[in-house]
Amino acid sequence: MKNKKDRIAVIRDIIQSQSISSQDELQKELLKRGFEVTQATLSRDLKQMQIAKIATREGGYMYVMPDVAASVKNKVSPHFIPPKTVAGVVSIECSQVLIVIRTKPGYASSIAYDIDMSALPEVMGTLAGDDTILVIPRSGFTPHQVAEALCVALPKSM
Amino acid sequence: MKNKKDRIAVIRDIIQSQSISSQDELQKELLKRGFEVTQATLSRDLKQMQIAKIATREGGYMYVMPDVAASVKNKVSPHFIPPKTVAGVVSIECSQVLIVIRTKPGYASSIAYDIDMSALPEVMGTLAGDDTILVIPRSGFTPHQVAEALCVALPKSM
DNA sequence: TCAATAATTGCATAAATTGACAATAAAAAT
DNA sequence: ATTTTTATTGTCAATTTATGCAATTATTGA
Repeated sequence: MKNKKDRIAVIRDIIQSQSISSQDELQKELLKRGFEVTQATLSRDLKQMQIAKIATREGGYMYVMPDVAASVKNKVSPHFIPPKTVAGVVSIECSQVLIVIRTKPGYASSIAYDIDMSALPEVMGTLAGDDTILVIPRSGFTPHQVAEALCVALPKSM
Repeated sequence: MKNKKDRIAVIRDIIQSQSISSQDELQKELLKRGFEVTQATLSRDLKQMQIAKIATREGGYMYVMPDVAASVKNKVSPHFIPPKTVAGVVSIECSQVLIVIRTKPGYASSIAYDIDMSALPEVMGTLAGDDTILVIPRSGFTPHQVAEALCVALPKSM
């Protein structure tokens, strides 16, 4: 028996350092490092390690460590200006608790709708006035993370 | 086309309130609640919502929200499930600070009115959009306490 | 040491998930 | 209103993942 402990550690390294999208892919990476195991064993390893498969924003999937699954691993400055390509959005700003999006007059509710439909895990809900949207982060996410997610998601919805 | 937005909200509720181990199982739960979709659609929904499948301590698997994937230890969910008996209410969810109630389109302001009229000591105020209500807890009450109070109070107001 | 027990793994296959494609529904444009 | 475009969904095939079982390897205890 090779050594399961070592393999587990290497799997953790691989998962954390690169984007692995399937167990077959992980198997190949392990082979490069001298670990020869079947997909079935990896299924069991991943289960034991509580590693999860999650969708990426790029449209694929990747395995993540459970403590990493939360973070979309982004850093944003306190005040964040969205790409100009998002029609109607004037600015995005976040406080300690909430995010406020300023829009052109009349745009708020339609943009809020787009945000709702994109079903971001970071967003618990939105409230729109005429030119202002209040975005409430889901617990576990900071306003910064939410703002970042919005900046990525919004252009796609247009 | 039945409302995808509602389905997304309900999926989140189901995932957070009970242990779902496969998409087929989720499909059955949705059917109970009146949503008739195929498993393939759920695969797409879960992908969009970035919901992950992770091993449980009990030896099985369950789906988790990305922010919950972090704290597998925490058996207690910060979220709350509304009684299905309240017409117009799709879901209730609370963050560290606030409560968001999701309603059918157009129902938000009338339900918010009911909440205001019930004059709960737990509720400082409400803000309603078209299908979303923001509830602000009075100081001294946790969002979870407020959510519980709402679940009791709402059915009475009808 | 040596038998008994437990853990690990591969193989084969079942189960679950994803993707390609077509059909339909909604939205936007004319 | 009609056409065009986009989004959503179902069907079914392909891919991916999980598991029962047997074989093998390690571990325990006398």
